[in-house]
Amino acid sequence: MLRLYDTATREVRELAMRESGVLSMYLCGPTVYGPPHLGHGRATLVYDVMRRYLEWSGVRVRLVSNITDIDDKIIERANREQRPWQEVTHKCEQVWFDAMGKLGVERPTDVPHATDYVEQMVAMIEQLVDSGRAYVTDHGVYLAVETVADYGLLANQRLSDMLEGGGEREVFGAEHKRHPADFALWKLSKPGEPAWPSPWGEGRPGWHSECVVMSLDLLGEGFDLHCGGMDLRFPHHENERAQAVALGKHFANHWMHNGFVVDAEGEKMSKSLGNVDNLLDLMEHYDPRAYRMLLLQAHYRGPVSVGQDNIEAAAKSLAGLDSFAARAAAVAVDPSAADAEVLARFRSRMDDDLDTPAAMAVLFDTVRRANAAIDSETSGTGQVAALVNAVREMCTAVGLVLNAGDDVPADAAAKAAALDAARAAKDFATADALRVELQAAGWTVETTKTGTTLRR
RNA sequence: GGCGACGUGGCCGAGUGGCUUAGGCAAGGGCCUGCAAAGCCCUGUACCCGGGUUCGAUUCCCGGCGUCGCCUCCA
Repeated sequence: MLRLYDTATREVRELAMRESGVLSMYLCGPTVYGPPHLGHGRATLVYDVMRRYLEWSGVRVRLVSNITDIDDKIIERANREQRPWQEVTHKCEQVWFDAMGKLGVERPTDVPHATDYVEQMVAMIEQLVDSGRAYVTDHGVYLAVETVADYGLLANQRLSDMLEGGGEREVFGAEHKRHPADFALWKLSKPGEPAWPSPWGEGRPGWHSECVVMSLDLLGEGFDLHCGGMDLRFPHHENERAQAVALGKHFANHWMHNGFVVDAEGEKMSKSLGNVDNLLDLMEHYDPRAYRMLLLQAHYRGPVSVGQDNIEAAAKSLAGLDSFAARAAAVAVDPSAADAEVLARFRSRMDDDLDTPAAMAVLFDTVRRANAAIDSETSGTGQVAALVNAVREMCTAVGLVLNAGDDVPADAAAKAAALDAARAAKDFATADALRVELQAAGWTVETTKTGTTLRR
């Protein structure tokens, strides 16, 4: 059983499932106003690994991840570029899922859009106003945070402490709010801005109201897991939770937050720093699998620096796995033959708060043993098949797709055959020439006793 | 000012009260190979500083120093 760190209780505890064998999880999705950055890639990969691992373990995962398609930044961009905001959101969403596809991130089971839920949000806000938990001003509707008993649970701070420092930070809308920490549930719109009707006037919902409504609508009260990046812990998740509590509803049972992508100096890489190589750039320059590999070799809660050295090291380790996949291609695929001891070790690492670096150590160790077994040709014992299939299982479990180098076009295959023929005839000059030619065409050429194999 | 995370060998990065030489990348030596590649075997450099607890601490406690994050844009 998977044990996971829970931000709310600050301990590693079992990830309980409301319905046995089915995990309901909610991941805060992107606000679609620009290209995805490295941090988006990390978050989605972390949860993709977890999802695949659970599914591999026999758990059915229902993953709901929204698209925030109403937001001040979307409006800003639309105005700046003088085009309809819907055009911005549609385009960005398309780019988003295209990038996710390249990363090998499975599409969520549900992708609710904030704009499809405005009526329900209005209904929820009405309830909060009626029950005295929220109040109306001439700028919008705010939640009265002081009415929520344990506000600050996820931030692990008391309201009074949060306010104390804050330093010279500007408190948005301070002049309209009863308490500086109160947050907007509904923002009245200015002329020309996207607007929906409400009892308080035309406007749009606040960010924090979107996710509560959508998660509760699709997953219901007391769903299993709510996740997202560390920075969503406060205020976003805190405020989502505050609304649910104010409504008297059970919200998420477990909270999970992933660490940041940082630069070489250890500083958070986010769009506000303006130093981002975005995710699209990264995937243009490197095998997208290398990013997954890199993240697998770090713990999800810690910071990860993403730089040329790192990503290249990850790509090289991946090359070793590909080469293994190629030489093991002849071994029949048979999950039931996978080495049980290896898989048990792998599981115990993964179940321990998703210790993927340790799990990868098991993977690499198994690859080494399998290579050694293939070298010594003791395949008659079933050892090779057991280890090879264990490797395949582990790769499946974390979403690593190995490149065994099939689909070699006919002309390249012919050259490889000619190379083998030349070697057999001890015409090494010709063989070397062919090898150079193939390498120049971008192939990784491996000449073995059993013949030449080609991989991209 | 409040809350929190972290400081491990050339680099990345887990982990543990006394043998995990974790693992990956890089480096050196060897085997294999016509030569390579791939693979296998072997090798080295670690746990920020100062106290304390302990038979023993990189691992626990206290104090420093340093880096980073959050405290209503943010994965």
